[in-house]
Amino acid sequence: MSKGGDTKRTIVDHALGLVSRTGLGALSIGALALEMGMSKSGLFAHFGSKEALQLTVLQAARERFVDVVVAPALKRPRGEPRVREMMERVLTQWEKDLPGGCIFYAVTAELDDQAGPARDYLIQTQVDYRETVLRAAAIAVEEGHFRKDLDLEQFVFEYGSITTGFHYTGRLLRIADAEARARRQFEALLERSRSPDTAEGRAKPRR
Amino acid sequence: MSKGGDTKRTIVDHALGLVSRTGLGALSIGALALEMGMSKSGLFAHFGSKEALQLTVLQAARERFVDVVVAPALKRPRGEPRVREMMERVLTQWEKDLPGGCIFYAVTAELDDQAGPARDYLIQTQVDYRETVLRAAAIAVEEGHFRKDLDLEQFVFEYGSITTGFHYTGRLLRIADAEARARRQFEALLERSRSPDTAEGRAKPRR
DNA sequence: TGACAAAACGAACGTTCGTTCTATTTTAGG
DNA sequence: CCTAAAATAGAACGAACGTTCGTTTTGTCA
Repeated sequence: MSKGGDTKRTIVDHALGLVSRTGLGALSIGALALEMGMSKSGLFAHFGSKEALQLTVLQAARERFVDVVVAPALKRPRGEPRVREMMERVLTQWEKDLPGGCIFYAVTAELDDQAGPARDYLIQTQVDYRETVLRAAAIAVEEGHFRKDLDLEQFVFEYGSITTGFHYTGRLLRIADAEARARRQFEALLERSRSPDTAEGRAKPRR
Repeated sequence: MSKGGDTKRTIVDHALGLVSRTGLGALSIGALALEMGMSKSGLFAHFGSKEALQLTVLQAARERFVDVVVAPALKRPRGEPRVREMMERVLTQWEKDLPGGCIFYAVTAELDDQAGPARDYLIQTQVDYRETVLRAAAIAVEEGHFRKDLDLEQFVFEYGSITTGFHYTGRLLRIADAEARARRQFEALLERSRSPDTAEGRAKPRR
C-alpha cells in the first residue's frame, strides 16, 4: 500500500500551494487533477469528499507548521531565545514555505464566519499555537528574562498581531521591508516585556 | 432614473453583508438574486459582469469606511486625538458595521495573489488609508504630541498590525476581549511614540 | 506466472456558475 | 394619457462544480 500513499501526499502538497495562494474555497478537484495530470475521479477517490480533502490539507499544513516553526524553536534554550526563534521562523522560513505565504492567513478570513469541521480544525490549530507561545513566554518569565507581572495573554495577542500584520503587509501591499518592520515591532514588544534588571540593551541570546 | 439606482444600492448593500461574511469569491449572482427576491438576469443587468459587481462592492465598502472611520476622525483636533479616534472607530463602529466584520479583512487574503482590477482597487484603498494614518501621525509630530524622530512608516505598520490582529482574533477565535487587548497594544504604541516631555501619563486630549 | 486488490480512468449524473438573448412589465416625462 | 425608455423576468447557453459508476490499468504477493 505504498503507491497510494505516495500520490496522496503529492496531491496534498500541490493542494497546499494552491490553497496558500487562492484559499480553500478556490480549491477545486478538477483544477487540482489537471495540475497533477490525473483524472478527477482518480484524485477524488483518495479523499471521498471535498470536505475531507480540505481537512487533509489543513492537517498537512499543521504538521508542516510544527516542523518548520514550532519544533525547531522548542530546541532552542528556554526563555526569550525560544520565543524569539518562534517569531523569527514565522518571518523567514514559514512565509517562504508555500508560494502563497502563510496558508493559515489565507484561509482564516473565509472560514471565520462559516461553521463546519474545517473551521473547527483551524481554530483548534490556532488555539494550540497560541498556547505554545504562551507557554514559551511563561518560561521566559520563570527564567527571569521577562517581567514577573507580564500579562501573558496580552503578550500572545500582541505576538499574533505582529505576525498577522506582517502577512497582510507583505502579501497584499508587497512592502519589501515588512519583515524588518515586523522584527522591529517585535523587538519593542520584547523590550517592554523584559524584567527591569535586564531591560537595558537586549538580553544576549544564550547558546 | 431613480428606481434603478435605488435597487442597485439595495443590491450592493446586501452584497456588502454577504462579502463581509464569506469573501468575494463566494459572492454569487444567483444566491444574491435569491436573497433579494429577484431574478438572476434582472440583477445581473445592473452591473453587466461579475467583475463589475465585485468592484462596485469594493467601492461601496470604501465609501462606507470613509464615512464611518476616516471622516469623523478628521473632525477631531489635530494630533494624537485624531490618530486615537481613527483607531477607536475601527475597533468599535467599523467592526460592527457589517455582519461579517471588516470587509477589507475578509477579501484581502483571497485577492492578494490573484491579479486583476479588484486587487488593484483594494490595494489602492489600503495605500490611501495608510497615507491618511501617516499624515495624521505626522501632524501629531508637528503638534509636539509625538517624538520628532518618530519613524512614521514604522508607526503606520504597527498601527496596521494592531487592527489586523484585532480582526483575526475577534473573528476567528471569537475572543471577547480582543477589543480591550487591541486598545492596550495601541496605548503602548502611543506611549512609545510620544515626545519625551509628555511621555509620562497620557497626553490630555485637547477639546 | 497467476490471482487478487488497489489505483486510476472516462463517462455521465444533477447543480450551479456567469452570461446572453428576447419578451414583458414598470416607470418617467411631455 | 400616451409613449419611449428603463427595469425586470424567463429561458437557454456552455462551462465547471462535486460526485457516482463500471471498467481498465497497475501493482503486490503467493
